[in-house]
Amino acid sequence: MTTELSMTGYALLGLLVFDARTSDEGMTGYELKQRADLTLRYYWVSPAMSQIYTELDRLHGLDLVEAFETHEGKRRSRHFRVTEHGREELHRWLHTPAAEAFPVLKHPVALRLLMGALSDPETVDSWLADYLEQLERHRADLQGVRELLADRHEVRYPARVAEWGLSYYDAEREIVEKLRTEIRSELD
Amino acid sequence: MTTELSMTGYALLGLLVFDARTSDEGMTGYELKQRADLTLRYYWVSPAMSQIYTELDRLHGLDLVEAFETHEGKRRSRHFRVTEHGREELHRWLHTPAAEAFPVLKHPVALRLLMGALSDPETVDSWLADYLEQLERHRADLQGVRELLADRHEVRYPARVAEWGLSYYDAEREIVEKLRTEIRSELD
DNA sequence: TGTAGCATGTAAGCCGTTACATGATTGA
DNA sequence: TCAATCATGTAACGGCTTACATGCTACA
Repeated sequence: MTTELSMTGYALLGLLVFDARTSDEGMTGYELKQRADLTLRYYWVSPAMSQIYTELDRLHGLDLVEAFETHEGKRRSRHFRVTEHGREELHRWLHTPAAEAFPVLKHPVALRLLMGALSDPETVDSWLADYLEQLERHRADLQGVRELLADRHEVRYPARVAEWGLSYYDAEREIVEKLRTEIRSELD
Repeated sequence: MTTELSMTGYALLGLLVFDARTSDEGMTGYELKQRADLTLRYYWVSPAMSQIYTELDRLHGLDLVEAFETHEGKRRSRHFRVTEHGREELHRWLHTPAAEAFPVLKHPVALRLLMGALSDPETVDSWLADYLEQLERHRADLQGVRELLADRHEVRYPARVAEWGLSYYDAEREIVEKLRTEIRSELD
């Protein structure tokens, strides 16, 4: 019997394995959320807090993580650490050929552009301009993450993924700028 | 009162508006699915049949589309056509500044790559190789769609979105090939 | 004659979000 | 003292998928 987890489950398990290399205290759900905001967010999703706690409970039920409660003062927190079984399960998953692993893109801007003819060039151009602004912000955030990782060998894979993301943002900027020029030329 | 629809709702409405420019018979749910497979799939999702029928019922309930049943022989089918109210609603939506319109990317390959250190370079390379293959297939499909649209003025927006998609696939191929070279260099 | 494609739907269930609810600690 | 941050959870619900169920029609 192979316990199939959700992608998000494996993602969290991965964060915990990663954490275990620099600390043995484990991580709280809260900390996992912060970590997810720095990494997962760009290539997957950053799950809601409630989702993280739910998922951690599931992982715990499957003995893929162990939990221990700590009390500093009156504040209670649960720290999670990946178990040997959890490590094995993650490895198993990583070595299982990923059936249908193609990315899903939900691109509201492209969706709107599809219906551009129902609007006017000025409006369409403003969608693209707004998108470019957001793109810059996201790019800058990710650039920050990239710099945080520096060229430390232990984090070379996260660094590569960050670079992947940056190159994606760059490609988006380029094509969107091209589209803007084209659409603005319709204004005459 | 502004009836907020789901994105998929607006997407289907858009397909129906588009259809109305070349035909006035409307479209069946089945046909909408096929159309979605040709367009929406690349920038949004292609909803399951059941989802399409559900969504059509909702749109009908809101008087955004009208339905009429036809019988050819013993086969029953429901054809849907956008109503004036539906058109207005779509226009309203298109001219509403899209709060948080940033794309969501669910990229299983990037997610795995993040954990590349838990595997070995050969395996990681094989993930990327598989991904490249799938990428080529998707690109070819989308290229087919692009050619179908030719340079007919009425479909210039869909054509632009198709080109956007193609450039995205190209950027993916480029970065993934770069990553492969880098990872294979670890094999020595 | 049988299979692929046309055509429509219901039911169960997963994954994830938002809203709600609670409370401790740190620091301005 | 008040806001921000740390910290954990429950409830309701939306969107979407898969599995299931049904039946017609064209054509090889």
